[in-house]
Amino acid sequence: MATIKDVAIAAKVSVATVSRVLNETGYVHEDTKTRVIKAMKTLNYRPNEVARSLYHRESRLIGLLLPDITNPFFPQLARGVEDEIHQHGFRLIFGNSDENLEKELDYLQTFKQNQVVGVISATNDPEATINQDLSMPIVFLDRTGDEDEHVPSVFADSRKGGQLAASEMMKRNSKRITLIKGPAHLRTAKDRFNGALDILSSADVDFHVLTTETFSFQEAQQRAEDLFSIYPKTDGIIASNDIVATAILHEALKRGIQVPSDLQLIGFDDIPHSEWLFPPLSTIRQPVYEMGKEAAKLLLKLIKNEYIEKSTVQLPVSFIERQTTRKVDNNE
Amino acid sequence: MATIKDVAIAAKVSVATVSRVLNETGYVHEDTKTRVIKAMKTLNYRPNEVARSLYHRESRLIGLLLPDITNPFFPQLARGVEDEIHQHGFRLIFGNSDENLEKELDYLQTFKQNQVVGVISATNDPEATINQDLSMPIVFLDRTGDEDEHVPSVFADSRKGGQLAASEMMKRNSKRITLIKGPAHLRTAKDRFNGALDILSSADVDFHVLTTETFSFQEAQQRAEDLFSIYPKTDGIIASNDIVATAILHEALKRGIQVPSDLQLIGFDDIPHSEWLFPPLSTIRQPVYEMGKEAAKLLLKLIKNEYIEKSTVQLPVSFIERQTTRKVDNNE
DNA sequence: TTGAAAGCGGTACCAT
DNA sequence: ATGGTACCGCTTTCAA
Repeated sequence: MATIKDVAIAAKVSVATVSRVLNETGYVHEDTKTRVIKAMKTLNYRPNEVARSLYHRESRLIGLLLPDITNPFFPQLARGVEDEIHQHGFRLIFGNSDENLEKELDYLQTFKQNQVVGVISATNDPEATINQDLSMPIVFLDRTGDEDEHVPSVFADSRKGGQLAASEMMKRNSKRITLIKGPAHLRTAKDRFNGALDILSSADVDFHVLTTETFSFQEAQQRAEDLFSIYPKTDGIIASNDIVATAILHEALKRGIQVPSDLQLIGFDDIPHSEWLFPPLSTIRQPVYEMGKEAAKLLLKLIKNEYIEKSTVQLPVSFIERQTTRKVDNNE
Repeated sequence: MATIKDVAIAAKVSVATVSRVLNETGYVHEDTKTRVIKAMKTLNYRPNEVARSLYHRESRLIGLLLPDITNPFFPQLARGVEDEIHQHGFRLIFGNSDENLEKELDYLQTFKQNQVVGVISATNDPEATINQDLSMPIVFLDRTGDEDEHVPSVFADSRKGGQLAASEMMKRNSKRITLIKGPAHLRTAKDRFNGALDILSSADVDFHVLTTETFSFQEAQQRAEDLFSIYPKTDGIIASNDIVATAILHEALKRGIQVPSDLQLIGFDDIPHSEWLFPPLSTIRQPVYEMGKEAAKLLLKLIKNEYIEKSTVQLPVSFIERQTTRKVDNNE
């Protein structure tokens, strides 16, 4: 690979001059500029990013830390981030943490050693991260800590989502509700749950709470089996996310339960496959791709030290009506 | 962040000595070694990877180029790659190319500017990539060019997969087959198709070929609608991948077609959600995660200049019998 | 308008 | 066994 020195020699100028035309800083005569540009072209010169990073003590890399890209929720998030930063000339260095604090810290460390300009992290434990004294901007994605921390973060309105799920369910007249509570350590899961509770506890329905420790299909399927044995009369299930909802739907169909006539089901997230199911899953949508983009935008502002109106951005959720819920009666 | 100089001062030695203990090269007295290590600890020193990269003209980063992480096929691939390289102290710089040659070349360029040690690429156009004179090892993943190129690559045995799909279908007595042909520009899609053709053309069945230009659910759904109108009697469909199969299943169920009794369906890939469907999808499995790992292993060998027995590794596919195919009659 | 040179944080060669 | 120093490729200050 040609270096700046090669260009300088070819153009018969000093490296300083080449650097000047490269960065369009300082004065440089039109003619020499032309010569330099020509030399760069013929040598197919590209500046070495590593050398630049070293000088600036900062690369054009952004660290992205996700629990597990294999979980269908995350690819869209990643894509949103990538699309946004790519436009601004940044690249992604990416890692899976498996929700393992040690791995997270290890990644944060190597991000730092690579002089990333900033990081976007979907971690359960923002505090631990913050206490690392990263000395670089970081924005938390999706899984955020307590509200009052005022740490830069973007997330969806989970509580509203939970409320929405429950009230849409109420509108459609299910009376014996099962509410699935997701993993206790996830803030978003708790919020969804509490949101649903807000509505259910003051509604005229029976309800039953069931907890899953993970968001895995296998566990959810297990729990679904139990559920239909223990509480066969349930006629409305609010799942903690779409994977869990999928497992429940799977089990219900297996048992010949009619969906949505005998059992209504609402998921959460709106991952891509939800609409591919049959019947397609009604769910609470999080604008995942947009969340990724917003996180990237926020980070970019932080990096450029721009004015930030609000460092926590909360995106709205919406009810996606598909076919695991009944049509609502417009005449009531 | 503390630098090597800080450590040197704290330990009252030269930077050369610190470098020696850091890299365990050359002689250094036990006592001074202890002092240096202590200084590193108290300063919480981590070597600057960027400076190292500059000196070595090589970073500890590996470039991963995928068409679109949002396509459910790729996250597992990415995970396989990441898990393997992470073990060896490498990190991933990651990009989506959208099967767009320009974006691909752009990424390759920036990978190079960041002095990655090697790249793993799932591209349709290995030739174009190769012609870039990357001057670094690259292994192609999944979507490879012609066999005889002998370019390092890992992929599954698509042709065998196609044959397997067709013969399993034959075993189960479907007689009016629809064979879906995937995007013409994808080598793997062609191979699957030809594999199925190998079997079908010499079997005692009618068959019908239908082409999709993409692997998108939307397009497949459209085509599925057409299919059931044009060829309502089809009783066995071999799809070009699981997404297409999902769309077909969706449409079949919508029309009240009994699966698998009236219509059997076999997908390709075995992406995670295939087993979440109801009925769960019978499919030809590609060991995707392993493919990612193998690609990483191959690249690592290339990087270390180790002896390579075979630079193209082909992984076996297998038939995953689930419930969109009938149980095969053991008494025949 | 241009060039020389110091410095970014490491590594490794050459002395001592 | 240890230290001095040139160098990796680039940017920027200072002087000319």
